[in-house]
Amino acid sequence: MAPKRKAPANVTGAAKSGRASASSTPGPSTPRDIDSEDEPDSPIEPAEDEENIQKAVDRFTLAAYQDKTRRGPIDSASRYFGDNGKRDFSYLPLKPDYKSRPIWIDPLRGRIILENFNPIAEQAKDFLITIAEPISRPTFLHEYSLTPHSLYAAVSVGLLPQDIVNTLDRFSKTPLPSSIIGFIRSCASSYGKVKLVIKDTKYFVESNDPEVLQKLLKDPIIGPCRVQGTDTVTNAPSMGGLVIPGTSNAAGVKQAQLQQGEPPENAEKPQVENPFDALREDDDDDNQEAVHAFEIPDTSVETVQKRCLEIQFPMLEEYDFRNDDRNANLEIDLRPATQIRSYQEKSLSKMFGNGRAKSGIIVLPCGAGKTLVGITAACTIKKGCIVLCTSTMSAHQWRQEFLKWSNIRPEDIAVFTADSKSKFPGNTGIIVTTYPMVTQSGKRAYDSQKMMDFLTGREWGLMLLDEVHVVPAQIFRKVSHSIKSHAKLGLTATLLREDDKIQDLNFLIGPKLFEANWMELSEQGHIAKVQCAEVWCPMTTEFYDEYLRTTDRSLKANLYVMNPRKIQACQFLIDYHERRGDKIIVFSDNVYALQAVALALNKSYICGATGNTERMQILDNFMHNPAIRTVFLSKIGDTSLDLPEATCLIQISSHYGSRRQEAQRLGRILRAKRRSDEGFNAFFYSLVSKDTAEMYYSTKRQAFLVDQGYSFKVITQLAGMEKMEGLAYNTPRERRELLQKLLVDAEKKQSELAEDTDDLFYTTSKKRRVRRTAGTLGELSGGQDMAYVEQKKSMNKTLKKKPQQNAFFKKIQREKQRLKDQR
DNA sequence: CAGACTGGAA
DNA sequence: TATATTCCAGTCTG
Repeated sequence: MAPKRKAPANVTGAAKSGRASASSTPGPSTPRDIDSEDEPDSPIEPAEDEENIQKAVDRFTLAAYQDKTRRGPIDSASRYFGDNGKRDFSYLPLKPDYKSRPIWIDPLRGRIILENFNPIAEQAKDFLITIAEPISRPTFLHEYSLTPHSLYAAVSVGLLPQDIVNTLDRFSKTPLPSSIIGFIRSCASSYGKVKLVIKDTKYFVESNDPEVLQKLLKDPIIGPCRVQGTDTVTNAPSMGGLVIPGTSNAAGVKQAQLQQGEPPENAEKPQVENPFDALREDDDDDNQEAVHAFEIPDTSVETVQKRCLEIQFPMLEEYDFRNDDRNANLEIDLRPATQIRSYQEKSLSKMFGNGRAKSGIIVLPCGAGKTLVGITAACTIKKGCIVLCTSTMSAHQWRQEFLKWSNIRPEDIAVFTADSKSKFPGNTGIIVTTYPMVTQSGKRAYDSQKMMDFLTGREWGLMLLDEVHVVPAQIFRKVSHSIKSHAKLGLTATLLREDDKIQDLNFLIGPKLFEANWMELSEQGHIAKVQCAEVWCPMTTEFYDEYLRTTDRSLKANLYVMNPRKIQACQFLIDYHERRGDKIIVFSDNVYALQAVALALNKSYICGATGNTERMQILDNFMHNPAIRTVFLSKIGDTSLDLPEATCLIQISSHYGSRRQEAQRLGRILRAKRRSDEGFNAFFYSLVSKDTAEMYYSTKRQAFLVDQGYSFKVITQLAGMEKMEGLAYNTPRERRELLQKLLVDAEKKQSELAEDTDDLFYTTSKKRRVRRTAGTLGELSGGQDMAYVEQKKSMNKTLKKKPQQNAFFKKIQREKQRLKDQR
């Protein structure tokens, strides 16, 4: 899997081009003839947006490239090529009919650029998604990457290397570079030769080809990992057809099929080929061949897998579950009424594309039904299954979902968390647990340890990893091997981390099998349509002076987060959307600002320190009380809370350049209940203080969403804001007082810190204490400003005393009670 | 069983 | 560019 593009990379595509002009980003425009007569290297005038885009597109045509290079190496576009012109491909000859072909291929990096406005772009997309990974998909140009794993995936659904080469060549504007042909051939030949299999809870490296195995054993890293005297030779099993449940008409098979061998001119009638035909032939071969294997210990699995990838023999984990009679079958099926959506089908057909279960990762946006994909996979495999999630909350949710979508018996699915340690009664079943629970090192509660022994001591058919992007974290990565499962399926909405560990998922779990295009899903109405906007708020002079003056980072941060103009913009937007009938979430990473702004605007807020009962009161009011339309959340809201009511989101402070956070927050409103209403739009605002570090981070943060095809409008002026009544901090005096408060508080924190470092021995414990108590609002306001102390008790406390617990919580409570009674 | 403490993620 | 802060889950304790 190729790494996600690093955040600061220049943002390609037309979506961002409106940014500099501070006007709104234009919508899609009708593609015109790309070979326009315009002088290609004339400087782009800030003219009509549509024209701008057209010119931007023109600049990327090969004709434009060639014009430029003829005039000499130095021109206005050279910097786009990078690497000292190594990425200037104007030397590639064009096919005569290149205009009707939609793609270019970078012969050096295997990057494929697709003209999304080309008439046959749709066909090309279907093909590209099968053989390559999507990197960036803004409105006009899409970027894909050919990787070893993506090619293997293509081969395993029955495409032959020659088919791939031919089809690519058909779509390409230039003759296919020989480097690419070579790459495809070499991948196809060395891939799928080595497999990692589990037998009797032990790991084996397996291959049909004894020579390959010998090669591995001679490797200085892999060789020593072999457990001596464990080499085996067996016969390979055979296989037949497979149908994924919940799909209409064996759609899993249909989806894996590709149009082949058709020139683009008459591609309306794609030639259909059943990938299973090819596979069955393979199988006959398998039966005549012996399978050779040697054992490796659990602890070496990661090392060996990593090494194999490096030496071009990626170890694949494929589970031939239908021929596994060692492990008991689990009685589970989707409920008959359940119909899965086309993209869910598509992703599953990639997993089961060759009749076996391939390990890998499926990327679907929040609210697009990741859970159902996981459940369907479990129903297909019908073996013992372990589900890992990030919090106990979602562990219980997973169980509920399983009961809702499948006919599994309630006693066969157990939750393993700190306060629920039951097992299933039969000899197979499903266990739902959390990552911390299975990675806990050191001392453990007695029954937790027993449970762990149970989990590690048996074979699982399928391991479902929810929020799989957390797995590469140092502590979590070992779960993937300590618990032995034949197949692993990772699910996530955002396959992103700001470090480079994300690539490790390739050998920890498997390759990325499928990534949905957010824009496509929202066009089809599966997730809400979202308008994204970035609101630029100027700093007030007093705040900006102080911002430039101070060296205290946290004060600096407080200054730009609490910029009065920003608070006003926030107030204005809340007011505007409350009138429209939206339910609004305001996110602030900075708890200090969260509390202060929530109080200033008289809204309720939830952060980590908020007690559980108070939390539920607030959430319940937000969901059911029409008078409460706005709630402020700290980053607790990024993951743990599910608020389907919300339709508008305002972000006033965020965690540096975390693209994941941005995407996750946007995801909060994708499942909006009203999404299918005609013309419904959800809103996502990001408030940014102008001329501060926030601007830099904000661009970084948006990179992922831009890759997904979202465009951010830039708003510099909120119409009618000045006229709004009761605007907070509207007088210079109020603003000065706010500034004073910030300064006093920062100083206070400084002196506390200094005090702390005085006594070396108690530093840590004291710091913790300070951390817990500091930041409450009594201190924050310093007590001088009575208005704040007064308001402190306002919204959070005035909500209804007796919360009407929501049904889900009640269910969990009852569940807990029941378990206790049993014991 | 509430609350302190710990360790680890982002 | 590395850090600081927030949050979570688990275990121990009175």
